[in-house]
Amino acid sequence: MERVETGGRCDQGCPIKKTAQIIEGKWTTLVIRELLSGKKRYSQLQRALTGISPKVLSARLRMLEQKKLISRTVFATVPVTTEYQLTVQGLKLQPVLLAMAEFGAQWLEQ
Amino acid sequence: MERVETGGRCDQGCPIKKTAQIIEGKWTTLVIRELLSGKKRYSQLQRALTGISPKVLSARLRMLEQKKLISRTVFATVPVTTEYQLTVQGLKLQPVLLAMAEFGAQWLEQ
DNA sequence: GGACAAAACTATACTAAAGGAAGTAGTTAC
DNA sequence: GTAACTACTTCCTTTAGTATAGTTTTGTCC
Repeated sequence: MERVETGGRCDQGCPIKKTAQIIEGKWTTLVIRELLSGKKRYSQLQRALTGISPKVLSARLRMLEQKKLISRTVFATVPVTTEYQLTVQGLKLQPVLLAMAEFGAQWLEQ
Repeated sequence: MERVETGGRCDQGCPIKKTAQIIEGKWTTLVIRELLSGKKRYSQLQRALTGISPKVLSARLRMLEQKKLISRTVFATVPVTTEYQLTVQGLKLQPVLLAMAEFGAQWLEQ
């Protein structure tokens, strides 16, 4: 694995801090997890993430869209449907989620 | 890279969710980042993480200790000093932080 | 011996973020 | 007309985080 600086002084522009600022909010990583398996509609996300409030879901989707990590497409169906999808940038979060999955897996089996 | 299930139905005991629950609080990943480069005292952490409040720092340290990700050792120096150190379990978070560092690095250079 | 200092916190008051319940708008099936 | 579906918004309460002051326990300086 490539060597990356993780510790020490990096107050301005630490890459870990930058990533933390994106994923630190509640539900954020789970929204991304859902989108890693393909584009999803608002209601699909809401059903998959049992317990998320519509307020937090739209806040997360708007934040991720603003940061260009997901794209939002509205379809003129009836009723109107909206599709959310990871951008190329957003897909680059996959290794982070994979590392989290591996840690969580060995955590669950003690 | 090993294939790991990231999407789909995993409400009870999803490994990503488990990891997210640990690192989702503000400052948590940065505390771990500091400890990845070796054991640190309370005041060292406070100085390194400019802006963290003592309340949040001790809350994070207590939480991580309770989850057995860090250990706390008190020394009978004068004044008393306390050292925090990642456990073997805690060290296993390194790949997550490395992935975050890599994402953040390419994010910073656009 | 009294003032002051350092480390590691705790306590308190305040603000920002998240959760929960309910409501809105547009359209269509019954 | 009423219910249902999708994608939200609004309002209010609760929880999380910020800012800052205070506490405790030795010990040195004068």
